[in-house]
Formats: sequence, structure tokens, C-alpha cells
Amino acid sequence: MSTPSAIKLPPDTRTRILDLAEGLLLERGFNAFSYQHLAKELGVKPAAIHYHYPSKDDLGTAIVARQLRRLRKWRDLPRVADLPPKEQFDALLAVYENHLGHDRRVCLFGALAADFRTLPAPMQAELRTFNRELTEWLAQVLAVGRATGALRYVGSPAAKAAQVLTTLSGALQVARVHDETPFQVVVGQLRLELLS
Amino acid sequence: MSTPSAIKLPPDTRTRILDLAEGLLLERGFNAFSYQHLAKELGVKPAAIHYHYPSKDDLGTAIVARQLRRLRKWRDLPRVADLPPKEQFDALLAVYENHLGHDRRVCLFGALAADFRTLPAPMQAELRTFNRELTEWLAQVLAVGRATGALRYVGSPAAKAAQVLTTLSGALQVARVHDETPFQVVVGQLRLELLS
DNA sequence: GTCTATATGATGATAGAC
DNA sequence: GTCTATCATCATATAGAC
Repeated sequence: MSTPSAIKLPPDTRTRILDLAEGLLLERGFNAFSYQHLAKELGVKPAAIHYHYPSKDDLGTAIVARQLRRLRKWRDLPRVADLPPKEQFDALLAVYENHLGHDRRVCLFGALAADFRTLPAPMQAELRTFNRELTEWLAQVLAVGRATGALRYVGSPAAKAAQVLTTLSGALQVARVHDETPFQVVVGQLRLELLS
Repeated sequence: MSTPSAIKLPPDTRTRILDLAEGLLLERGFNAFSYQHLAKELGVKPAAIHYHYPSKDDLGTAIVARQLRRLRKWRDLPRVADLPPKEQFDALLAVYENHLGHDRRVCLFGALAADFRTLPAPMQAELRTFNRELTEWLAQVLAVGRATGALRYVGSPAAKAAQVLTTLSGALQVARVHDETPFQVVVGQLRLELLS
């Protein structure tokens, strides 16, 4: 087979750029990283990046589009989709907690929301889809969770899902400004309320 | 009297700059507005701003410092400080809802958290103080509120305060990305849980 | 005391070399 | 197909005019 799915090839330049740009985006914001930053890290000239991603808009849109693909893939993995609701919720929390270990990166939404109006339109559209699909997924998890008695909350699943996700996004931002402690405190509070 | 507190004087240039910069900061982010934007709006050359605020760091720090002064002033107003806890909480919600009417501005924390590492150190320090004092104030409100039976929640007042504030900050960001609806949904959920 | 002309550097992007 | 030399523009900031 020509492209074995089990073997991890060294990423090509195009992917390396995307990985690097994604990291900078989540650590510094979209308007605070440049082609120079990327080029220096990769040992090429800034203009080389333009070959792979003609404009910064293209690069930004590619980052969000990939995160959306990843979300769909993750959500549909048997190891996630087949879990009971409580474990699905914990899997979501694990994703956010994982950001802490990567230089306290904020989540995609938290990285782009404040600068939203300065983003290219395709990037805005992808981010809206990302947030909508994530919220819908969690609402479904919460609905089943309450029906089976595994999760407890008042109000509609959709409202609770929106609340939980804004809280998680905000919690990573607080971790950035202070330290990991308030993130753990807030997540602890979320779990306390949902699982009590 | 030379400076009557009841009469609203037309703001001087220094204050006009600060007002304008604050608006741009909350609508576009710190790294997405320039002295040119300010100068064009004020009908002067960009360099004129440098007379009033020598560097952009100075300007940014002045914005956060003023918000911190405002927070302390607001918190200590008799019309706020003397309210019962439930009404104090509603007063806080009113502040956030008020942002929606101003072009869906995010809150100060939500505007700066993602770009935090690119901010000048004094600005970072002021923002940490701002967030800490606001959280401490709310924790106190929540503590008294539960003691008097006006507010209901599990966990410590400090944890609940941190959770509520990250949620509100995130809710304004969602309003920016989508529309006012999810903000209202999330705030409704918060009230439902605390006042039930 | 207030603002303008100007400098210096970074930015995103183009045209063309290898 | 991949990258580099170069550009036009915009950024913040200084020195000095009024």
C-alpha cells in the first residue's frame, strides 16, 4: 500500500507550516504572529511561506478548517462515540486539560473570538461552524446523560451545553492570565455540579 | 467651585484618545488597532497621540488602569455596595449585558486574554489585579448570598465566583462570534441555577 | 504645551530565479 | 515545484516646528 495509515511519516513542509502557525495562533493570537516568525523557525525566507499559503488569510482559514475536520473525526471515533455520556463529558474535559500542557494554549474559539472582526470572512465562517457543531454534540451528550441519570442539571441541554463550553473556553484564558489553578478550580466546579 | 463634580465637561484630548482606544481594544483587540486609527478619528496625525501617550504600551496600560479604577469605584458605590446579594449579582449581569449594546464589545478580560503574552508587562500586571479583585468581590457576594438564602450553589464561593466570571467573559465572546442569543441563553442558565 | 514632518523597521505580498 | 530578492505599505517612535 502506498499510504499506510499506521505509519507516521515526517510531516512535509506544508504541514509543518500549518502546525507551527497553529501553535503560534493559540499562544499569541492571529494578529500577533507573522510569516517572519514561521520562516525563522523553519529556516527559510518569509516569502517561502507564501508559496504554500499565498496569503495569511489562506493560512488562517486552513488552521480553522483542519480543527473542524479534527473535531468531526474525534467526535465520530468509536472510542469516543461509543462511550456513555459521563465518559464522553470527561473525554471533552481531557481535551481542554491537554491544552494546559502545551504552554497553556487557549482553545481555538478562545484564541479567535476577541479578534473576530479582524479575521477574513472564510475564517469567521469556519469558526462559527466549529462552535456550532461542538455545541450541538455536547447538547446531545447532555441530553442522553440526563435521560440515563448519569448527569444532573436544570434547563435545556442546549443551554447547558452553551454554558459549559463558554466556561471551558474562559477557563483556559484564565489559566493563561494567572496559572493552572483557576482552570482546575473552574473545571472542578463544573464536575461537582454535573455529577452530583 | 472650580471642578464641579455634577457637571459633565467635554472630554479633553487625552481622555478622548483613551475612550477611543478603549473602544477599539474591546472591539478589535490590542494588536489590531493602531495610532493611525486613533489619529484619523480625531483628525490629527498619528504622531500627535505620542505626545499624550508616548508608547502604545503606555496607552494600553492606561486603559486597563482606568478600568481597574472604575471597578473599584463601581463596587464601592452605595447604590451597589449596599444592595442585597441577589441584586448585586443582577447589577453585575447588567454590566455585561450593557456591553451587547455597545457593538457587542467583549469585556476587558476577554479582549486581552488570548493576546496576553504579547502585552507589555505593566498591562499584564494590571489585568491580573483587575481579574483578582473582581473575583474576590463576587466571591464575597456569593458567600453572603448563600448565607442569607438568596443564592443557591454547591462548592466554595471562590470556585463559584471564578466559574461565573469565566462564563460571563466567554458569553460575550460567543455573542461576538454568533449573535446576542447565545449570550442570553447562557446568562439565563446562570440565573436559573443560582436563583432556583 | 501641542502637534507635524520624518525616520526606522516590520508586515504581507509579488515577480522571478533556480 | 520550491524558494529568494525585492517591493509597497503600514507599524511605532523621534526630533523638532509652531
